[in-house]
Amino acid sequence: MTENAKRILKIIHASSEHLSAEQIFLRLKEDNQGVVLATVYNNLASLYKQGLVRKISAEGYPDRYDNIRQHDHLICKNCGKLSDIQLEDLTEKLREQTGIPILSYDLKIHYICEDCRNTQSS
Amino acid sequence: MTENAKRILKIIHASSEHLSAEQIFLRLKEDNQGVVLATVYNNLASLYKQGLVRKISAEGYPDRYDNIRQHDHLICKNCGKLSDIQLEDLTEKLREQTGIPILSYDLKIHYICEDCRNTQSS
DNA sequence: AATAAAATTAGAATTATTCTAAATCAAAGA
DNA sequence: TCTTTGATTTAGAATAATTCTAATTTTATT
Repeated sequence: MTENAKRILKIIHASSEHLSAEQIFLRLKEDNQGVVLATVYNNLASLYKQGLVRKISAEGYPDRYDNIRQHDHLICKNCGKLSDIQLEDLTEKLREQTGIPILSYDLKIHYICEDCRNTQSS
Repeated sequence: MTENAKRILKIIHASSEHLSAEQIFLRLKEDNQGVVLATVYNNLASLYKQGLVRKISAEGYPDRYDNIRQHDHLICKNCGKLSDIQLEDLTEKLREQTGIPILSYDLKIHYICEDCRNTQSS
């Protein structure tokens, strides 16, 4: 694992937000002026392939990266804000129910966040 | 609802696959030579905002469109193939568990499909 | 028919991401 | 230590998906 890969992983683990490649790039730059966005994409792709990071894709937003601990997500339909929510792990239940050798799953719950509920904008 | 919107909705309902904007565009063209891709995007955005279609985004693939009947998806980690699976509706359970006024949810199950399991390519 | 509003077109622009080729770096053996 | 080989990174072009803008067309309304 290269220096950059290690740092990127650390950035993802340290953040409670869900960072895009661009945001990770900006943070990585802070202690490695020279890096280039493509390097971040390269490393993220490799970390993802190794199963060391999780990728969250939501319509209308760039992919965001997250740690791999099993947890679910709340996503605001209005502003796109993504937050973590810890629900019971469904993997086994789903395996039984479907009979399919499931690797993992991704549960995204749509709602309208507090902020957007108050600021009745739409 | 305009002619185009109606047709697009019909195309989505008629298809058992999960079509991208591009694919919908190609089908719409069959009986409306003049249409342009932007029109398809416009209409899809409006149908989506009205809650008449569902949008499925998966990393590495263009957004795909689906009918809004509550159902879940299997997605092959290898080839990206998307298929429907009907599991119990969790909306109420999630509302109780979280106390959050949930609009809907999106459960995507990752696995390796038959084809990819046989053709041990990776 | 005249006006207003909405939808569509055409094509440029933007965003996110990937690719290519050259340059650099790192590890391993002579 | 020098050299080779392979992996990583850089720089920047290329691509893919989607959005935007402005002009035009269509549709509905007076």
